[in-house]
Amino acid sequence: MAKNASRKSASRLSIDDRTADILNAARQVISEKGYEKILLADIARQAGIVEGTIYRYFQNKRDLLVKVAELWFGEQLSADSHLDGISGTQNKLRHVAWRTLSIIKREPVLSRFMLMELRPDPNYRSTPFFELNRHFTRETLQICKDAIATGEFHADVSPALMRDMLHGCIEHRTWAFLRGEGDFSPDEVAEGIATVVYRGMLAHPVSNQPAAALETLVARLEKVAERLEQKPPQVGRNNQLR
Amino acid sequence: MAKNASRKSASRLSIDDRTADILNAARQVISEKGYEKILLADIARQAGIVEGTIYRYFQNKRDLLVKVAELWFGEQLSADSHLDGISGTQNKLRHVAWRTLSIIKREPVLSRFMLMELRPDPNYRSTPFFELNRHFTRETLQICKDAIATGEFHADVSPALMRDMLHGCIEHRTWAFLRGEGDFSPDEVAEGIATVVYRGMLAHPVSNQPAAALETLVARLEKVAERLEQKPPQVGRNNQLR
DNA sequence: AAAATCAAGTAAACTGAATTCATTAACAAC
DNA sequence: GTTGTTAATGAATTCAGTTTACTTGATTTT
Repeated sequence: MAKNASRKSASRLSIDDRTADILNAARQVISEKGYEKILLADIARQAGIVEGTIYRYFQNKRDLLVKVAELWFGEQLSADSHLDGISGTQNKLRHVAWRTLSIIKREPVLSRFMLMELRPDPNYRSTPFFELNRHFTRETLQICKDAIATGEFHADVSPALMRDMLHGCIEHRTWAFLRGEGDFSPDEVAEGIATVVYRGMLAHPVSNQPAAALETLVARLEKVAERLEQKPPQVGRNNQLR
Repeated sequence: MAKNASRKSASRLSIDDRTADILNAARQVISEKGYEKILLADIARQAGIVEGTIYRYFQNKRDLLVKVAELWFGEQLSADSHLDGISGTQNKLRHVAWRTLSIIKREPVLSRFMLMELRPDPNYRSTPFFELNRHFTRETLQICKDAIATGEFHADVSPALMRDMLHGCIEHRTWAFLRGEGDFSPDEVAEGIATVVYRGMLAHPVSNQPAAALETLVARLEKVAERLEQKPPQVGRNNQLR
């Protein structure tokens, strides 16, 4: 009601510019405050506007934060996201795991934000993280189904379970990492996951021990044969194989 | 200041009784409202007291909720919690997975509450879920280490990773379940997890189909046998291979 | 048994954050 | 310039959780 000669107004921007400003401000606040409380007041200040203005551009706080995550995560999906160039079941599994793990390693703040702030939300299903997860998850499922189709994998374990193992492991590892309980190397973890899952799913695992045992056995046999050839008859009790 | 002839007061109870009242009320509210917003006002009403009174018995809302979870989860840890009676690595793994999965299946509200409300909290580390998780996790780690020590498991994959796979898979499965994306059977899932992890970790997997390497060896053996057959017999019974 | 003490319980105030909305000011078109 | 439109404001509202000062009944002391 007062006349407010002193009232300052931010310059008028296009919808897109202002939207971008707010998104950037939000992202910056998230980066700085980590997974601590994110205040609209902080975001508004950072964007050089007032809290109420945010509601012109976003339905509510959650809507804004979801959009931030969407954008941010989108940037992380680089060219190495698709599997097209990769052959071999184990290689594919490794790549899928590695891809997610590297994003997490590269952008811990984003990951923490999505996992801890966005995910526990009641209507999490409309979250970018959710969609992305579904996509990755479908991809992994397909790898497994393909391998079963060719007979490479056992059909006695459900593909969905294998997928849950792979992605569940990644997620579990991520929580620990985000909680500050130890670092991890995307390469190593991806290698480990792919190895165990692959071996565990194989229809006809290669056993190197029985082979090794046989190897010795054969060698011994061959020696016996040689001896037999050298000294014709004369076989005594010494020739016992064991 | 007013005389308050009309002021109603809850009957005075012992500390323990009142505490129990509040805990029960909280638990009931959680059960009813599911993972929706849990209001202190609701809990107070349910307990027949006023919001402020809660702060006489609990430091704050989170403290109360954590205690509820502690109590509730404690009830679920039945006798089958320990592994003592179980032998065999795969059986142990299956049991560990099954135990958690059954609790989740039996108490979805509690699980959802712990996973979605308590876990994403900044100071989650003081949560009963956290401690419990650590305990289960250590147990699984030990199973793996033992199996490596006896030579049953490969040493080329870290035990911690195997543990993460097992528990991560359970957790991933749980999230899906709690989100209403399909039911699951503790028996089946536990069996699947144990199978894949066990097979995947085995140092000397059992091959049910002769590997190519074996075939060559067999061929060599046959040659030896042939040579032996060529050389006049003479060989005594001692030369039996077994 | 009266007085003093104590602690359970209450009601209201406080706090801090999201959200709403009537008002104002900047810009564009005429 | 006048006017219409709409971005931006900031004060008001709402809604939880939390704190506070007060009331009151029970218990202990004398």
